[in-house]
Amino acid sequence: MKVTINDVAHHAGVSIKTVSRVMNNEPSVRKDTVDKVQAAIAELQYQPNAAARNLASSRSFSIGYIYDNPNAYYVIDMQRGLLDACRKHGYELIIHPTNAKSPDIVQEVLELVRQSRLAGLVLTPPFSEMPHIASALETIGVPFVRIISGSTPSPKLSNCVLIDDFTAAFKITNHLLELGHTDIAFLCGDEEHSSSGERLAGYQAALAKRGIAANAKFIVPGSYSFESGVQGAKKLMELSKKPTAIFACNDEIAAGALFSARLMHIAIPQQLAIAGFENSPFSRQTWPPLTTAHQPNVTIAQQAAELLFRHTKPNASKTLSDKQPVFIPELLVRESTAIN
Amino acid sequence: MKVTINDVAHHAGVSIKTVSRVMNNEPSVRKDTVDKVQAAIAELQYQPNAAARNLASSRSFSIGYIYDNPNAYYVIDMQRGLLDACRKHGYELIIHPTNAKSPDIVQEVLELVRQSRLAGLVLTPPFSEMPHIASALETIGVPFVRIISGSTPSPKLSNCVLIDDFTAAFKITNHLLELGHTDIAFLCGDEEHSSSGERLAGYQAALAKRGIAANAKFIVPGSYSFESGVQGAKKLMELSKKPTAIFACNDEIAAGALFSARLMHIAIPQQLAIAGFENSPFSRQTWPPLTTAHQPNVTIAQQAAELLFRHTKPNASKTLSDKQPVFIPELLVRESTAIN
DNA sequence: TAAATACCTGACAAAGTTGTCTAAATAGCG
DNA sequence: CGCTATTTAGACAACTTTGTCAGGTATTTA
Repeated sequence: MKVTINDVAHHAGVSIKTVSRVMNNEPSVRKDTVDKVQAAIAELQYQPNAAARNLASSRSFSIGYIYDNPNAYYVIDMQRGLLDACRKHGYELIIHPTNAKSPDIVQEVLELVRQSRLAGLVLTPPFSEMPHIASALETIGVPFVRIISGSTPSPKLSNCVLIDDFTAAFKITNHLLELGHTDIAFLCGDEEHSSSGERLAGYQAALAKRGIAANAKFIVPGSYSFESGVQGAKKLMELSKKPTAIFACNDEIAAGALFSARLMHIAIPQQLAIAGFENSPFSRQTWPPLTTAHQPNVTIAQQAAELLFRHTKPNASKTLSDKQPVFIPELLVRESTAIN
Repeated sequence: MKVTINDVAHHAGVSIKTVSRVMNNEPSVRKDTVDKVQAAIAELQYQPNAAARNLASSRSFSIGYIYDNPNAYYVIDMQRGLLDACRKHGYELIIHPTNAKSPDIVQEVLELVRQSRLAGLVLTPPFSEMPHIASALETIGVPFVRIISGSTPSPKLSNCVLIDDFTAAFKITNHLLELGHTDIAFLCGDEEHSSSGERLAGYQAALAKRGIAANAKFIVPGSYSFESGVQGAKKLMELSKKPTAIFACNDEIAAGALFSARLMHIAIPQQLAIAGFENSPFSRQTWPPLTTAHQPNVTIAQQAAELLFRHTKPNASKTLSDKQPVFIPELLVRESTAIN
């Protein structure tokens, strides 16, 4: 029933320690010995005992994913990608939803690392953008990977997966401009998420390139929530000079704006074009469906985990290029911005 | 830095084993000894080493949650509830999204249990309704808790948390009847989910009680997806005799029906009332917001985990009543079924 | 007060793996 | 062919906790 390393060693005609060496990709094992051992492992369907491994080596085989994101679709996609990578490498994923605004969040994270003896962490916004969390993790020497907004890899961001929100936002704004809109408003996400700032910058850059003067009233602060979209659109449509298009910082805000427009009996897209960001499932389920930018979250998460494992596994092959992945979300045009 | 059981024992002036006994709620420890040990544990902030515990006791401190549900909000809520309970009891949660229709799903589940050495499992539909999974788990002796549709506790369902879909569906249908509707259609969810059948039965019972003859064309088979709602509503509105109200098996289907109605330029709720089920966040974000039944998923998940821990922990206090929890989702009236 | 009983505690081995250190095998070189 | 240098393999302790069982300490009863 239960196959131990002993059985494998016996079966392969080597010592326990040699099997252990093979398991951990340690050097100094002859090629044919490795083959012999791997054959035995396969034949006996040996599963190493994680607890014993943890105990003896005092390293663990789980990574943590800390998040505070009201967007369930985003979280599920991230989990999916992380789990894919974990399964591939024989790790386990410890999920930890929590409140980023909690005053002792750093303490909580350190506690989690200690308690669950994590080999590493994956951080998404807002955690990936909190310098005190990064420095605390560096202090205790736990590897971590951050998923953040950015377009240019740099040594300082060596443990980051970058998402080029700027370029994607530029493209969306450009799409609206090409439809003939010039009065384009922007509904911001949470200020503490740099993605919101990056997207705003992309929007502004696109306008500037066309020589359109910025209208401060068209930039509405808010948060990544449906409710924020509802309020933001309401505010915009009460202006004496109304925008003809709204670019919302994510799909949820866009859906809120859409909702708000319905309340005010504004026809979409005839009277007002609305674009979102993220391509979350409900961007397809609003009426009309939302133009948005597709963010491949599952793939992003996979890459993040792979990057983490490179730091985590001492003997992993370093052949994979260490260059930072940069993802540029793609424009997806749907009916909410059709030509009017 | 690292506090071991040894330090605690020393600090409390007892043997290592006694500390262990206290940790595990074992009997035969005098009250004041317990207090002494607990004081020492608290003072030193001792964190037991999970790996060593697993190894020595060959039991583990993680439970698994297996799911295959496209509804991200549902999954996130379940995770939240399970995690709450896990944190409280010092367990870890291993999430395992997978494909319920995979031919060797039983094998996969058993593999997961073995690999991650799970102390127990929580199953939601469709897994909770697959008899071969339950029997496989019983065979290998792993405790598990199922969240299923049902209204009457019974010894056979001793490890179940019940959700009374029948009664909730009855209430929703009744609400539509009270608004004056008599031509009420029903959009089914997946056939293999018993919740769909229960909700259908509740709908039928409510109609029958009013003496309204069932119209077979008003019952549309489908699945728990937005797309299914789109198709189902289309089919219904193409009938020569159209319904004036639609009760969809969940919010996602209802949102699809709403979408479909928009396509066909049908005013909601004036020409057609639509009700959903579940109170997922987007039932508030459609236009108009959906009448639905609120299912307290976080609480349900917590209870499920608590039930599981009662089977998992050998020395836990059995004082808690062992009666099965039954949840009846509550009617939530919103604009999609306002009086016309 | 002594004996019997119940209750409580501790010494030691055990769990399955890895780290360390030493011994053996092999290769290279003269 | 023999010696050294280097690579490879194995013996044994270590990691931290729990299970077993023997022994010790209260408590009760005669």
